[in-house]
Amino acid sequence: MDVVGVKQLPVIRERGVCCELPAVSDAWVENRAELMRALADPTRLRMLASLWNATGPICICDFTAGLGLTQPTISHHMAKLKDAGLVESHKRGIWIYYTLRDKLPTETRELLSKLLA
Amino acid sequence: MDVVGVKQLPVIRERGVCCELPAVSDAWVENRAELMRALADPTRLRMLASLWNATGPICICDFTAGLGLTQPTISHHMAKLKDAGLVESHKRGIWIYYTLRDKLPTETRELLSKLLA
DNA sequence: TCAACCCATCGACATTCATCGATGGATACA
DNA sequence: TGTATCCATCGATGAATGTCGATGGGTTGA
Repeated sequence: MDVVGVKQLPVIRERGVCCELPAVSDAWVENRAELMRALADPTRLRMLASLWNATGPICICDFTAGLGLTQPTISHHMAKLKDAGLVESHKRGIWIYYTLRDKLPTETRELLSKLLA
Repeated sequence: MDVVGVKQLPVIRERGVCCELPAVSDAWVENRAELMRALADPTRLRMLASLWNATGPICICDFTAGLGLTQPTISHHMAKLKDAGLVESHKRGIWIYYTLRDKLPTETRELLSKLLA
């Protein structure tokens, strides 16, 4: 019997009657789910952590060389990070330099800080 | 031309030579990716937010009634949250009461606080 | 002008995942 | 004892996703 922490639980519930859930906004759910989906991949986490810790911008070819994945795959992941609004890019001659997005929403920046720090 | 923020970028790179990436620990990546995967679903986000805001524990049947999904589906999602170490359960007669895990790692709790608040 | 490099996009493929119906165990109440 | 409720698990199915090779556009330097 694991009684720990259960003492305060409401013992009596009526059979067949369910309790209401706290209200959760649809917009909030979709918004956060999209962000979490962008973060739910090891490669993208690596890329984000690299950008977070990097002193300068990083190119696709740097990730391709460093992560052992194909260039189309890296491009594909980077596109997802960009679609999620986490990353921005600047073309410079042959190269495209990627950095963390400058103007991240405060909530998102703080969340990334907790995640990546 | 978007010159904003690009002026400091290293203009000269050698063709065919890539830069090194900041080191990222494999263990950290796997750990965080597993957490993010648990959070990367609208239904699980709803369930977590409900548990976060709830005054008392919640049963599977409450979610089933409130979210418009089948009981096996809700159980499946709850099992994922439990596997990720985010949720704990206590059996009480017919019902199984779910709550946020009491002893969450500090980093995880702070991250959830930023995500769910 | 041509070759080399960087990168995005497309199509294909295998894997993962969300969802459901069916089933069975556990508990409580009549 | 039997029935109703709560829940976990299993197998199946369709959708989403990560990965690759192939291709082509864009830019630079020889």
